[in-house]
Amino acid sequence: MRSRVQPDPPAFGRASRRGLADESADRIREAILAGEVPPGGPLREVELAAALGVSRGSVREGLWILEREGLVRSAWHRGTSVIDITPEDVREVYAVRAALDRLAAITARETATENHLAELDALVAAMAAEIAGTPAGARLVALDIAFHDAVYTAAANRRLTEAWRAVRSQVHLFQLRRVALGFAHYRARVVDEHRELAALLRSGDRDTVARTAEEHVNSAHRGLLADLP
Amino acid sequence: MRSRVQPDPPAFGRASRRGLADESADRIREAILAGEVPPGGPLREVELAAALGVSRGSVREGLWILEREGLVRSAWHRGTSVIDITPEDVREVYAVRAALDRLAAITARETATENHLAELDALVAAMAAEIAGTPAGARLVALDIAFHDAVYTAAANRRLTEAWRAVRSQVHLFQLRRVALGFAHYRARVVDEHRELAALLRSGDRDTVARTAEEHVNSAHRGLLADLP
DNA sequence: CATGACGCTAATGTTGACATTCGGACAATC
DNA sequence: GATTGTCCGAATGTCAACATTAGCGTCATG
Repeated sequence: MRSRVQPDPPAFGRASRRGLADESADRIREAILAGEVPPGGPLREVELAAALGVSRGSVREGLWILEREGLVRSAWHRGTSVIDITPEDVREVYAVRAALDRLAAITARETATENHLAELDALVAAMAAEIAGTPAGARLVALDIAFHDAVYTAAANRRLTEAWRAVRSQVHLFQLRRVALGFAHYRARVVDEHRELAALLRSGDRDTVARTAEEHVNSAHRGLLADLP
Repeated sequence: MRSRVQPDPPAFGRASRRGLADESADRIREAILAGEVPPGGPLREVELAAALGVSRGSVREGLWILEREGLVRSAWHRGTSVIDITPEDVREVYAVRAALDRLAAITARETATENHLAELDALVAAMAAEIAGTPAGARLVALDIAFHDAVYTAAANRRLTEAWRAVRSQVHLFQLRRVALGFAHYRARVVDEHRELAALLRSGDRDTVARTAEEHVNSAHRGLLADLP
């Protein structure tokens, strides 16, 4: 190995320079999750292009990314708009998520390294800290999502991660809505449920892990449906 | 209910006019599945635009569709290319597919109408007919995929169908490869396995349907891995 | 001979202009 | 009065030119 002058190696798998399309997608996603565009609201290409200071083509490509994430929907010559949150949509998303989480948990149980497991513990601790202080719903939801991101990362299946990405933002949006409607129920359960999951990934038998992962999603599902009109 | 004069209502959900991007995607996908572009082979935008007689922008958008299907992969300023078929890729795709098929089967068992079930029977019959004659691998695989399309349609979950679409073309490509390598094994099992699945969707208990659907995918997985280098 | 810098080329990334389509307002018709 | 036909504006779909980048051969250099 060659001696180093710099204190730390890059360690990043290529700085992954991104194009304007990715940047645009990030900014628009942010705006949607911040509630600046209501569910069902239109996303006009010219408006966005002007607001972001890029060309329509780049915005267009950014919207494709968001469509792949299921956050927006577009139709021929009728433009792009944010998805709404009907009970039917919620049912669909959580059904798929349950199946994916089940596979992710089963797989991660076998493939997770000690680093991965430590990461999960750290995230649970962060949730607990958030609740102990003056809890902000949005931050708590972000940690929740991050936890599941970590599980998918540990499972190390690119196609599975890709499938998760296709529902991830929708789950994020739904959970945000859930927190906005009734915070107490969510706050009371998050930490314990995730702690249990993390523990089972360390040392649980396959069936228990599978059932718990599914039940975790169903719990979130019920919690949201109960508060929704 | 109001009396009708017309024998049947239109029932068409809009003729769904498509743009050049979709057409381009279709033609390119066709070319890939026909083997005209080898796994790992490059897909140059200018070439394709010239060949299809459309602008680069449309081709670019078409390639995005194929990327969403997982059939091609692209990187910043490094272009788009067809995926290869490594054992690792096969493992990933079939693991995800097993999870999705499991959910689709469980759901379809409850939501399928008589029409859906009849469609499944018809497809099984078509497979049997194909084998009885002079069987062509490509046609048999197409029927196989169509069968599973029908199951997903019966499950009536747009997100689930979307997730299936993200692996569908890859499965198609893999099965095509499988048939090209060793036809006998596949031919011997297809009809029976699908007939069993169709029967269970009519009248099987939940657990049996789930396990059979998973096992069906695993069987295909093993069959391919055995023949692969 | 190995190594690193330099520059070229072929491809993609980005842009603004032009063509097409959708949905609604309004008027004509039965 | 409801339906059908026509027009209009606004938005998206499409295109071809320009800017940027990665890969690679070449060359000087230790």
